[in-house]
Amino acid sequence: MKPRLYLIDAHAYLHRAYHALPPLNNSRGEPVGALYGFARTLLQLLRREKPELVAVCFDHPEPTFRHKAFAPYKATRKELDADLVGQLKSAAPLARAMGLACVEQPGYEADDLMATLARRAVEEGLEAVLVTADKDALQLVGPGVRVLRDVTNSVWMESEQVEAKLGVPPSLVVDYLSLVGDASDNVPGVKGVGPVGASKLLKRFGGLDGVLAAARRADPEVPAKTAKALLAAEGDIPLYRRLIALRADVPLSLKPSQCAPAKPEEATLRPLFEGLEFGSLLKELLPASFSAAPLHSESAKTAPDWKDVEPEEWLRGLDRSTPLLLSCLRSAPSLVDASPVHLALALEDGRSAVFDRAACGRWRSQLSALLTGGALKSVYGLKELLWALDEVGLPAPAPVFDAQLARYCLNPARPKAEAFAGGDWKGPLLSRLGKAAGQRELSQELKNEGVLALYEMVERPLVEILYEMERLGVSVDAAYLSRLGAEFDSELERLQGELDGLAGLKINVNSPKQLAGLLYDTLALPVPHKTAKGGRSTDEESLRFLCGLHPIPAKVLDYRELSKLKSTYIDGLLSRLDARSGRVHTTFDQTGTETGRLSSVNPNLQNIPIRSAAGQRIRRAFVAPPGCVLLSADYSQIDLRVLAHLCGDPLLVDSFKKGEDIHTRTASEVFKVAPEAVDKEMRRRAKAVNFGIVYGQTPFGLAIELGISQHEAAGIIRSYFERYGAIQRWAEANLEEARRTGAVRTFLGRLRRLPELSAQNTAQRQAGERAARNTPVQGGSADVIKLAMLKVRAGLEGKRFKSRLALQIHDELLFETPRSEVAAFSKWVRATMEGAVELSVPLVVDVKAGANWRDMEVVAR
DNA sequence: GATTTCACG
DNA sequence: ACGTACGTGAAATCA
Repeated sequence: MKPRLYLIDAHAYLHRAYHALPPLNNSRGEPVGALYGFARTLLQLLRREKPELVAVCFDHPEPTFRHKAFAPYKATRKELDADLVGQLKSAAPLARAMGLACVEQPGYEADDLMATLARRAVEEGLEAVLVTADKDALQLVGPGVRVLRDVTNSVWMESEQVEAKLGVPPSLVVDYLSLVGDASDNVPGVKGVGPVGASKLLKRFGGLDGVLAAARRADPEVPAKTAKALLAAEGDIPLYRRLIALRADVPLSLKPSQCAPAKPEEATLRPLFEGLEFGSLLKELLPASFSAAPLHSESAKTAPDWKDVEPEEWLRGLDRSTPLLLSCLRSAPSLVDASPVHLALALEDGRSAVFDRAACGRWRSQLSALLTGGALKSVYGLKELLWALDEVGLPAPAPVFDAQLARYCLNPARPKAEAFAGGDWKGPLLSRLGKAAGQRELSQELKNEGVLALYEMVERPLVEILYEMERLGVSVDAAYLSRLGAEFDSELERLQGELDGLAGLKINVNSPKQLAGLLYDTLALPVPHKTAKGGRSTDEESLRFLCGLHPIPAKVLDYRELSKLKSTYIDGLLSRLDARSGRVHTTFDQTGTETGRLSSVNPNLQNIPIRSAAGQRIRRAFVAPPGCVLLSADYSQIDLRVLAHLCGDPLLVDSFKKGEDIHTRTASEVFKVAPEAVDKEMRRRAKAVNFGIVYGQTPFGLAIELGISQHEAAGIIRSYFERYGAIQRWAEANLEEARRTGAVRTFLGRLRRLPELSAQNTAQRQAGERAARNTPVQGGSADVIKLAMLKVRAGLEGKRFKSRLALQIHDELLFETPRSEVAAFSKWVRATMEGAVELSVPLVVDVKAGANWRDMEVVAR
């Protein structure tokens, strides 16, 4: 891996901080907001990117060659506020105190220094990263040079992204901006030529010189008006190009190798930061926190020593404005029984009180006032608390900090299970109370790790939506399901009898061990493959292989299918049915996956059968209540669309923009035939490749999936990447980034740490590499649908819709919709979901509705 | 409690 | 030489 030189446009970040943040002064009244934002950005960059080399580039106050060449250059910029000017002077000393190399040069702008250093970096075999949101910098993108447009959200620009954004490759960016102009620098450009026209002409004629030549000879592809404007501006164009082109030849003495960040010296750092009153930043900067940054909040923080107080006394001694800790204990969510409920409340000093159901009733008005009063309530697992509070008739708390969600955002890996002391309810109750503590530290850490917005704007507001969904549940036709169960049972008995007859002895087909004994010992069939633990597998794939050799395996497959459906779905669902309402209520686990997806438990309503005919009969049991339909809105090809957005692959992006059948297009590209010539088999193979691509598929895996040779599979994969090269380049860059930072992120900044990328064990490490590839895609899709849920929920009331969100199944939302509003609601929900977020490819949502979850018909567009 | 299998996206 | 497509949850068997 090549070391990277990060080049930072200091003034851009100072300006941004100054204008984006509310005016911030220290206690002596000196403005420090821009410096604070600037320091934060630097710190975030150091933490997130862990750069080997950094240079912070500054504009020099003297006029540059550009001002001399063109008087109006930057003339439209407002005079800088005195408050900002004062801070600019301190920026370089501040960056230096943080251990970073700073550079400026009279007569040049920061951009030119960045161009120069980037060129040198590449010459020395390094990579350069331009940290700036300025369009000018895009001209420098190329081999070894990338732009990091947004540190917080990890927005990277390579050639594909430049082309996607401006419509021209980096080599034409100077020409493009010369034509279009740059308002912020007051470069006028050619009047009457806009972004679309500019990119079209430049690509057609290979560059601005070509375009001008075409205009001169009145080429029919240049509209007459445009040609006239071009010729009128022809004399000025060389000037515009000089203004926009960055100079990569600034005489600088700084070498990339001199840019390694130094460990900040406490002696310099402390007085400077204390003067600015950046206490929190100082703490983060001091050496210890620079190392691999383990999550101190994970391990440290022993639970406070609780001082248990009687409810009455506790309530009496309360200051109503101080933050509270809150926890609950309650058996599994159920609308049936009045399970025991205990609430624990505490102050941060450890004074705590426990309220049982009776005490909750007795102190209802005091507790209600506390819950809805302005003080912050910290909890560990808000959704469960909402259930408990509702059960004892107390209102939902606000404002709430959920430490469980915060921790999940910081590290979605499953926390190690911990044993509770003692078997009673008090241990867990107080243990959770302890986990709710540390709001300040967790908030700071959310900010440091760039996941504060994810927490505040996505995960935290989602809690109430999931709670509503759990409460609503979905209606299940129990009588139908029971009949189906009886039918499956008699069929299972019949199959069991046939198997006994064929085998000549009785075995328990549900026992893989007994079945393996029958197949591989008694019948002496060959063993198709082994289980993970080295045993002889009897899984579906093995049985399919054995079908040609003996009649038993096929019967076992039939038996297995029905047995699975009966036990997991028919019996499983019936046992979880709320007898009074006839509905089942799942629990959504918002912290249960490492990718950002939800999971669904007790029962799992995210894996209701659909693929087999027998499975569809199960799905038929999910019904709409009278007067309603079930309405399903699902994203089409969400994973591939997210991938297209991430890698910007021109072919993939093009297919989605044109609304093509993606698998047919892929088949046409990979097998090099016209789309009309793609047959079923080609499309099937292309579909498998498209699926596999997101997972880091190997020729081995594809060969098995398609039942072809590994050699053939390797050929298909090679051909795929020849056509879709940007995907491969993205995957490589993504992996490199993952190795460097030990983590991957989705486009919303969702984080997944992948320590296994540095595992010694090859298999473990490779599994980590596939997870690194898959997570930005799967997690990105999870981001999309979560955003959609927020927008849909927010819109339901304002639009007066009575539809209710019941389930989320990763790329699908299932609603209960009154028949009267099906047409209007489906139209609205489609638009809302398709507009959940703007990616570089369109999102497409299909809407279906029907009386049950099986018999659904497309709702017309 | 580990193992195997299989339901879904 | 080794393993070999991502992410989940539930049920049954067996030690």
